[in-house]
Amino acid sequence: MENKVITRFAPSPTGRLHIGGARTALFAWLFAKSHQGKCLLRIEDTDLERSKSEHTKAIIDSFSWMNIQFDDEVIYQSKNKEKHLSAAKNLVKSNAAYFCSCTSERLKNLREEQQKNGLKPKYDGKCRELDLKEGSDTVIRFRNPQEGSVPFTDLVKGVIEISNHELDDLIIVRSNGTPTYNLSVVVDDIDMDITHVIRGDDHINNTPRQINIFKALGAKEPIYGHVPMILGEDGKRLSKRHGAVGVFEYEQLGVLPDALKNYLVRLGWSLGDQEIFNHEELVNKFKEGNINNSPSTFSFEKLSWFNKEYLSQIDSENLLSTLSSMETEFSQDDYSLEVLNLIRQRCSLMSDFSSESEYFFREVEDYDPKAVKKCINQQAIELLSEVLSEFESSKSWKASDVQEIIEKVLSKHELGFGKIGLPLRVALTGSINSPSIDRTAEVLGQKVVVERIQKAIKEFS
RNA sequence: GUCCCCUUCGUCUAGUGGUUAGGACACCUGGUUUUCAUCCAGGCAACAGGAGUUCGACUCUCCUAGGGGACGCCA
Repeated sequence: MENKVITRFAPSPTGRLHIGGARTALFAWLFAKSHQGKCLLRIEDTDLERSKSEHTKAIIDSFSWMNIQFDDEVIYQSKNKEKHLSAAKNLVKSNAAYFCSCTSERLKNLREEQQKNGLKPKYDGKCRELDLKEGSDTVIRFRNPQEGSVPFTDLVKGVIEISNHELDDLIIVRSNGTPTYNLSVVVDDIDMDITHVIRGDDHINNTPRQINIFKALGAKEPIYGHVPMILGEDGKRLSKRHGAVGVFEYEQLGVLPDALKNYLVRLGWSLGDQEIFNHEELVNKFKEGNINNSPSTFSFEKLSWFNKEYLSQIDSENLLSTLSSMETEFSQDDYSLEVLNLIRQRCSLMSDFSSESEYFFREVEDYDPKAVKKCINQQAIELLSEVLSEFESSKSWKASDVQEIIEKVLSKHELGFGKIGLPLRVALTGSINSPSIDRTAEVLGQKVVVERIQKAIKEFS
């Protein structure tokens, strides 16, 4: 009980759940689960300007879509404001923090001056020893140690040691009386008994500051694990201009939750040569694997491949039922099931089912010009007419019957299959890419096939 | 500018002093197939560069270069 692992994911609700955030959360969650621990969700909603409750909802929805359940109830950081403030007061009392009356204006000038001189912008400690009292526009600053360094052993990066000279006295309570991020995080992590902080490596620089606050508060700091960022295909940090970056967008595109999860986890984590890990395997084996310490590039191609793999594992009945619950032409009947079985190996995204099945549910309106140019000529039209009359009079309509008829006409003219197969495919589907023509014709049905050939002949004559 | 992190095929990665540097995606070739897709077989392709340490470096150390990140009264 004492040494139970507790991790947390702490997004700020300023937008939908981002792929990068989702992966960090996944790592934190899997880390906890593979150690039989807990993972908590803390919404960092203290930026009242940008935080929106609808975003909180969207974030939680994305996680439940991915089958990630956080433990206990969701914690809202804004509700802990009093705790943060009282921690700040204690710090002032113990002389680990002090009031500061420097204006934003002065700070801004100071920063510019330092930058100009090639220095790292830092607070110069003007009020550090002034022993000021609380005033109407004073802030509280943390009295960061000026000597020594802060070493910590990162779970993924190894030993990192940062000199206190690099750190300055950061503001922990604003002049309007609200606590700032670095204070809130520490107080909440203590409050929630967090044992391991798994977060993006853009937080590495905050870590030594936070460790100093932990110490000043008399608490033991958690173990940290900083996971590298995800980059876009151009090697820059993944952002909006790289296209789809939200979990919700992938859901819309028809990516399966397990596929997205598997892809995201493998992006930066590995266990030997294995690629496919189902949910249970991840939960059981995550801690045996290795988190990479360099940033990785997002690849839609590979995600697509994962999706295809997961798609192929779903049986047709289940697939049909999810498909018919989506905005597609599929419904829960035999015809849809046959269509599905005919086209499923041609699809890697759920959205592919619509485009691949179009001609099964709707009339062929447009013929692919390239296909027409390649396959339709006078001879093709004559052959189509011949096949048409055989089709019309056929008593039975199985794929084998269609096959037989085509071959009969073919052998009469001593021609190869393509002479009829291709034009027929164009007539029935509008293009030359489709499943085998006999099965396609069978599923389409005799009546539809006859009508489409008639229409095509009229169109091309 | 300062500090921090990172660097194996195009991409995701395995590798922890001695390997023909392995797998996956993508790509290419061949086979199966009435087209495409699927499937099967094969192929191309990498240790950023330079110094050390060592009998021996992809593996350890340092430097350089490149990439990413952080430097807010945002989180």
